[in-house]
Amino acid sequence: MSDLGVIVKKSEDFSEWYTQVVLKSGLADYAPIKGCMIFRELSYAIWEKIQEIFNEKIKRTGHKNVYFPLFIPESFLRKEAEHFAGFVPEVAWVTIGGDTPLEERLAIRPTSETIIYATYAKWIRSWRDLPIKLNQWCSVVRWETKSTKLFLRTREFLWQEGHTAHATKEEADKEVMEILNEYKDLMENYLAIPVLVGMKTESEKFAGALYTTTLETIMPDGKALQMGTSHNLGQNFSKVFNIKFIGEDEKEHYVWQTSWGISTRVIGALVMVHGDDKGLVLPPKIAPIQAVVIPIPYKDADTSTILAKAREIREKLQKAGISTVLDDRKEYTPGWKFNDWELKGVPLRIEIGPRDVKQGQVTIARRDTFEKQVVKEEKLIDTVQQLLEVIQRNLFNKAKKFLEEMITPVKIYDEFKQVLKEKGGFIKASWCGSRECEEKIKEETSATIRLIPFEREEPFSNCIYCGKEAKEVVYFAKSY
RNA sequence: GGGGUAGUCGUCUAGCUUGGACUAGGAUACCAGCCUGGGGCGCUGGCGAUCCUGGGUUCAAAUCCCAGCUACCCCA
Repeated sequence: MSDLGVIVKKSEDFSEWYTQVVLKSGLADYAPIKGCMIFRELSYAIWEKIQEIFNEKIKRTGHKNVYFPLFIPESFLRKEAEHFAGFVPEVAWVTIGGDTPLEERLAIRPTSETIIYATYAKWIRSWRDLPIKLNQWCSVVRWETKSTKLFLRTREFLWQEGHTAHATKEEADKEVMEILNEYKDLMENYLAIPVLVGMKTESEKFAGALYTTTLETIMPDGKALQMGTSHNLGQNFSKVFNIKFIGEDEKEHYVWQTSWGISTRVIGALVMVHGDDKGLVLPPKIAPIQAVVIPIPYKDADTSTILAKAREIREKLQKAGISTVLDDRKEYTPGWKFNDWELKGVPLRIEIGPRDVKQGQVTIARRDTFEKQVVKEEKLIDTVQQLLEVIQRNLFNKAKKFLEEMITPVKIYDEFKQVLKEKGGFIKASWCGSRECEEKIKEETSATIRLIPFEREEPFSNCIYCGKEAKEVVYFAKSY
């Protein structure tokens, strides 16, 4: 037995399983620089899919793509004090160019609020210039010291960051929610990853924001993962960058701003949530390849007929809008190919052997359940389309069920600690709203408040930590 | 932040404890030929290693020591 495939079980050594799946499926590789990774063809193709889907969404809602510089002058980064304090521990600096030390060092962007907003100040004069709704796809650098986890914790990663400016707080509020909903749709209906949505607490919000909204989900090892955030920045940045406009009332106002982002981290979530002992399992809507056709030639059979049929089937599927490849490599046996494509997570496999050709049929195997079925050729397209939908739904439902199982309501702190230790996942608990209790819980258990759900629930006990009257129900978890 | 483990053909690894017989062994991958083909087929031959990097100890270093790089694990 070779070690081409994943050789540990997801249920036995999750961390090792994850690394093997990522490396062996060809998603990514380590780069020769600490904390950096290489996005290989497969993960980049998935990222391009995400870009395609999200671009369509934001363009439909009036946003445009742009590109701002990688470098941010230190003075810009310092302008908003809270923002600077939040990011400075992880900023990489450029201090020398060629042989000449720089007069002012340049940050390699950890996020682009400051450089973009310095520019917005220049562009915005009147209410007629608003709103500005821009987005950029780029990489950012955060100088992590913790150990590398491909897609989840790397010093450089890819993301999109949206930056908008509005005349009123209400408009900015609306923008924040609009984007959050687009994110939710992307996560649930494309990546098949169910999410909880809500607000971050004061201590967990984005550095410099008025408030932060978030999408959170749970990984199979019981840790929470943030899938995206959308912030209302209020006038915190517009005041320090002096972004003012003359309103219809002929008076000067500071703009209200939002920023929001999702990163290549979601690819890590995709691997963890749907993958199995055979490797990746990609939801059809995000899979760069949705179906693979594998011819099964026999010595005594008419190989050329089988191959011709395989080619024909591939053509047909491709024409019907199903991304399909034909694996006609001669050097590998069908069995080898089965394993290879399963490792890479392709949702459907279509086998065409002598039996099939003779009877005008194909054999279809599902990646998610391994079920095989025989289908008459004339029903091929319908069946494939149907199966892709079924797989998409099945993956989502499975993940949804798991997420629901991983939410445990708790009333007593001892129980809180016990659940966290033995089961993990989200712990739903009542909280008094004080920073002290939040902080203490973090110190004692390393769990943080992941979100305050939008769907408000009445507290069902006193504060889980201090025992005083609770203000709201929140979700705690250990997180990536 | 603290502690630990590891790095040898593309990949996985043997050798390291006790330095010498190592011209660094095997498997797999790769290349050629044959044989096969509905779950990682088989046979024959071939190619393939700065033993992570740098320094030190020694007559002699993959092996011992130090530093660095990279990855992983545990604790905070």
